[in-house]
Amino acid sequence: MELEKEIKQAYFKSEHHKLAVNILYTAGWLTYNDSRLCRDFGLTIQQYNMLKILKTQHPVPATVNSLTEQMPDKTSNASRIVERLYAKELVSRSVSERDRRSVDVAITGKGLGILEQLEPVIDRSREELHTLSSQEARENLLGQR
Amino acid sequence: MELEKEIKQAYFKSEHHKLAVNILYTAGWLTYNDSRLCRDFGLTIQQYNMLKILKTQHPVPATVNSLTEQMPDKTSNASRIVERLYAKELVSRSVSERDRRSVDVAITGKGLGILEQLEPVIDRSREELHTLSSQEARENLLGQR
DNA sequence: TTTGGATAAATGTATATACATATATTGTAT
DNA sequence: ATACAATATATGTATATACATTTATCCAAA
Repeated sequence: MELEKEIKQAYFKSEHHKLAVNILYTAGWLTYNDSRLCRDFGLTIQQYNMLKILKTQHPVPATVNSLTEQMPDKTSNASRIVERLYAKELVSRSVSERDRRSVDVAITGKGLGILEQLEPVIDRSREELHTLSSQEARENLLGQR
Repeated sequence: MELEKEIKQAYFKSEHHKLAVNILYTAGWLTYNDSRLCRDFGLTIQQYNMLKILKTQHPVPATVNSLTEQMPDKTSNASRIVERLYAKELVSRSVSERDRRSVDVAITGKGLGILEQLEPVIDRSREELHTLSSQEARENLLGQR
């Protein structure tokens, strides 16, 4: 991988500093890649993440609160993401019977259909991201050598 | 490090998949941390990054274009970030003499003053982020073991 | 039972990303 | 010299983050 060459910084104040720059750079690359793949299906990464959570527990609905807890980024605003998925008919939304403050959210057939196409694409891209062997992937950070 | 425990995913489809999740998680943690530190000085991470670039070449001004190229995230909208830094009087902004399409941006004394306080805080946090030795930092990804 | 605190979700604001488009200026080819 | 492509920046839109606040509902203590 030529990732490290791309990082403009010529020297690093410490190994920890170098590691941080490397992680942030690699994560940015992964995120950019994922967002392009999601985009082909009219989704954002966060919408994709939420759909995956809902698929895991399908057909049991999740509350907005539980979605917030399970989202990779805890501070993401789940209710607005639900709103957008609902607009695309990828999730259903209804006030909970047992607690009328809560909203039950479930993935729809349409949502499952999109995941069925998109998930393999994302997974495949994970493998194609670099040419490290599995062993190297486990032990090393991209470009960190 | 107990980072890996925090990752909700129980199993991973491959080592590459696990690596990707780990990098994204760690980067999220770093970003969150940095943003809190910047916030204490009324800055965002992107504003901090731009100020650092401007400091490097101070007192030579940078065009918005060159800032875009040097920013860690290339697609960030440099002119709007310049605008906000300008509003806080941390940079100066003037149409370039030699090319009236370009805008020369330079860090002000006030901007340098903030960096003088903030940079050591960020750098120190890099070291405190985890308890890996420098050797481990070079060879391993946080929580990846 | 009523009151008050806790909780769930929604909403508001500032900033940022990602991308498309607009505007002004420069340079180049005819 | 003029027209047109290229360039530099700015602006517009949808979505997201980060955080504060609001609203509705639930629960528990007086």
